[in-house]
Amino acid sequence: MTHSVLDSRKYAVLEAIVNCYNRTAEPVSSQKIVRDYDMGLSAATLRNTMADLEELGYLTHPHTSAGRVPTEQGYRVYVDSLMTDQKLSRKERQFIRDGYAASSRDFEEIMDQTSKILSAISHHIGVVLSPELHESILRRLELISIDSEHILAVLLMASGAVKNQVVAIPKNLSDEELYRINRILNEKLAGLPLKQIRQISQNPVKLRAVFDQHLSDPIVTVTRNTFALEQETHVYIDGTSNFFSHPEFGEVQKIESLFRVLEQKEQIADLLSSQQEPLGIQVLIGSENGCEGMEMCSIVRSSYRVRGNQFGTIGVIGPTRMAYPHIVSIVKFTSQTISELFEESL
Amino acid sequence: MTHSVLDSRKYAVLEAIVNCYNRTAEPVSSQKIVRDYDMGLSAATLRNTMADLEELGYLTHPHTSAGRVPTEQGYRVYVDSLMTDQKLSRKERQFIRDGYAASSRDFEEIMDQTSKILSAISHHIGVVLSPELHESILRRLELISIDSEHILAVLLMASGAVKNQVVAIPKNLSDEELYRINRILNEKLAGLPLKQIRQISQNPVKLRAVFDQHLSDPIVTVTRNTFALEQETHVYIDGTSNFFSHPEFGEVQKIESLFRVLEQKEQIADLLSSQQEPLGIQVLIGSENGCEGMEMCSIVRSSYRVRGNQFGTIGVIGPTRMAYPHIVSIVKFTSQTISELFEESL
DNA sequence: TGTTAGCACTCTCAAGAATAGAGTGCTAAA
DNA sequence: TTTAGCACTCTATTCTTGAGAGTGCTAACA
Repeated sequence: MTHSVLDSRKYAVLEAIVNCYNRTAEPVSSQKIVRDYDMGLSAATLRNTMADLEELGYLTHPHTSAGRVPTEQGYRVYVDSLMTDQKLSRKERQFIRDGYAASSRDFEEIMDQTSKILSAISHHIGVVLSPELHESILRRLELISIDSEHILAVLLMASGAVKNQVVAIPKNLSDEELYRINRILNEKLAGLPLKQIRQISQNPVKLRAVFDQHLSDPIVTVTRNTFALEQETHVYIDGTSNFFSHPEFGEVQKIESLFRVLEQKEQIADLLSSQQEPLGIQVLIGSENGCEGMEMCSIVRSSYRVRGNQFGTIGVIGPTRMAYPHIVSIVKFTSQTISELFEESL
Repeated sequence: MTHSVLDSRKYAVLEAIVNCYNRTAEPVSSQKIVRDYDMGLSAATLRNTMADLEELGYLTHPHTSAGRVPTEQGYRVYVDSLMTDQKLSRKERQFIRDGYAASSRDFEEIMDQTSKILSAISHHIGVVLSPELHESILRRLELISIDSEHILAVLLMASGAVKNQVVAIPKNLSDEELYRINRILNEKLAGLPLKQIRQISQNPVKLRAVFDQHLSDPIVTVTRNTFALEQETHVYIDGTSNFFSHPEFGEVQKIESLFRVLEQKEQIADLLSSQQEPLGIQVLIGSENGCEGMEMCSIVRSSYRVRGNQFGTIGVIGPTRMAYPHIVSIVKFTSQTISELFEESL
């Protein structure tokens, strides 16, 4: 633990500076701390401590005669050891619950609504990743005839998610035959994760094992084409324009690089899901996210659980200078709420 | 026709200025025109003509000693009477077709892909509105049981669009009963527009007329709940970050107001669809769009046709200073392509 | 030994002044 | 009717200056 180098005064000063900087977005001077925080120390002493903290890498100087600003390392210490849990106000909790009360039971709508709630309450960007389709468990499958060569396959997942897929079928498959195939597929495949179904569909041995005497050419074709799904996670983003209100994004180029990244949904998906452990809340500070163009942003993320023991991810993306305790509470409470929502119904 | 005030020289000068301004994004001086365009006139003469055009309202001055810039009215004349049709290059047409070749037959994916194609080839914002759900004709309906109190209704439209809807049902509806209801609903309602179905579902007299001796309480409930759809148009947007490359959006506030609008999908939907006549291409210049925060933007839009004689809208949103002939060709060709795509298959 | 007052020093930021350059409008001549 | 010439205006850039903020250091103090 490198932090043990810090005595309690250094901790206190670092905390004060982070707090103050988060409020004002201005470098914090020794004077400012004397005025705003009652630490019983003079400005000169604070300057000494600040110089020490700078040497340790927790603060920087924009220039000689400016106050101090926390570094990413400084924020890391703050987030890991200094900040205290902050409860959401009754109003805020109500706001989140009301947000869900308004939305229907539709899976996509819940996802979308979640991103809106997150951004509205955090004043940052709200992001939601749906659970990996591959990990989803198939609850039920319905095949609907479109024309002589295509059907619409409706995959209803245990999570409540629905995936529509247009599928090519052998010509001249009768309605009765299609109905029969539908019934058999449900019988044999419902309850399995899509990933496994896909493996089965591509392996003749497994196909025979699963379908046994029901196996037929049409069944093989339909199964293959239906479950040839690409790995897929939907990304719901809201509140991007909130970034305009932060003074650190006063120049166009800074905000440009960010927005270019945000338009790459796959990249955002990777960003949110990489190294996410189930049910933990996690804070990525500044360049820790490893994403070019987002060095000035921090991410607070958490997984949520849907039925079928599957996990998706929600998160808030904001400037490095964000109110971590508050945002952490928001993300935590929202992920709980959404998990419960999926637990109780749907 | 107010344009008849303009003699051919004025037309030529206006056109030259619009062209030049579109290239450089700088106010155009009389000198510049002498150098770049061979008009056989001196700078002084051009200055006189430019002064006339300014008095007529087609040009402005940012300040005394700056060149001229076209006004919205000037652009209007240019778009209506001056610009000539410009064919897309073979490469560009190929690019658009290839874009669709890659995407699947999935309705939503085609919509999404269209917005991507539009933005990629225009270097502006590509927008696609799906056809109004209310106008859509129901091709087929499938009811899938979720739990004892809910079913998933899958509405397959004639256009190929699919709408999933979680529907509350009376408790203890047996699978056989549900299947029977499903069959009857298809029999009686397939082929009708959703709007009409909704009217039927809310009117006891019509309900009786349609269902006749099949009418039952569960049928009424399921029909009502299934078709209690809200008016709904999906909006697909891509290429928003293209706006950063335009010099006229060098300051944050200008781009901010634009992005705040773009996040309001409903507003974009209204914007694109208001006063759109079927199959015509239309150019809205600057404040003509009547949308606060988008005064600096022009819109080129066109409707496209899907099966069932329904219309959606595609469009490109860019700065007022855009290459109108080129963008018009892009929108025109893309709307044709997408209409054909829906015609031939799906 | 840790803390503090005082002071010189550095750097930024805003305002003002000076200058160059671009482009116009007007006038008078062709 | 067109054009050359010229005075005038406005912008954009550069430089200077001064005020202000905040630090680091030193020396005194508890």
